Amino acid sequence: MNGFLGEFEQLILFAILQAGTEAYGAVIQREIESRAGRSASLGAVYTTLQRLEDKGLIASRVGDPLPERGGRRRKYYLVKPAGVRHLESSLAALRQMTLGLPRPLEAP
Amino acid sequence: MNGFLGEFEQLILFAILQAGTEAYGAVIQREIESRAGRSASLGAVYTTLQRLEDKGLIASRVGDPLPERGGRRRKYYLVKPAGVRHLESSLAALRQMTLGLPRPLEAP
DNA sequence: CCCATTATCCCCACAATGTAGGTGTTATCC
DNA sequence: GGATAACACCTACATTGTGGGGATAATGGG
Repeated sequence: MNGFLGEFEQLILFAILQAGTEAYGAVIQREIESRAGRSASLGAVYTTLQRLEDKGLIASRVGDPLPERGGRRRKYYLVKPAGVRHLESSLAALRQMTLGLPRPLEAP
Repeated sequence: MNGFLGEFEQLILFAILQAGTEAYGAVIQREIESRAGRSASLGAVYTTLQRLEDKGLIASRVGDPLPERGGRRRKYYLVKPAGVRHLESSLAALRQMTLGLPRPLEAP
């Protein structure tokens, strides 16, 4: 209960930012898999989204039905200012931790 | 059981690298607190060191008794090549995740 | 209509990590 | 040899990570 985010939580936040206005489950998953090159099951993604929303770091809205085949309505996410601040301070900490280390290990 | 490291585990690895040849418990703790600006209890540090060693990412050796007041012998840690690789790929993933985001959020 | 099909979202149970307080060890000094 | 000091470690519980399977809501065809 200290306010720091886990690794996967951060990935989700970045994925939402990258996805822009189209950030719903499957897109977030794809964003993580293609960029970070690591697999992420949908279940894991949704669970983490829920937790982030509980913490007030992201918000969501359900979209309108689509003109496509069918299916449940999409739920779109966005990162709230508090979420952005978390990411910023996490990156700042990382920069400090890597400051001065040999090249491939230095962050900034 | 997938090979990815947690947030705190990464901090510990970076702290060991920063501490160089003087990386033992208290120094690692100080490195994290001063650089990342976050508190870390010694208990948490040692537990995580143990787990990292179990995974083969770090190695340790116990030092000789010191000429100082007294106390148990220090245990010095170093990051093994596998540990460095983990950090590198973790940073690479982060760069991809932040690519193109507005300034304070991009991790070049 | 009703039902098969599709696209999503969500629940749950268990594994891995994070965390700190308390306890053990080994040394020096008097 | 007992007080004191500097460390390491243990243990128990909280938080995060993960994926399989199930629930929901929409569409179109028969």
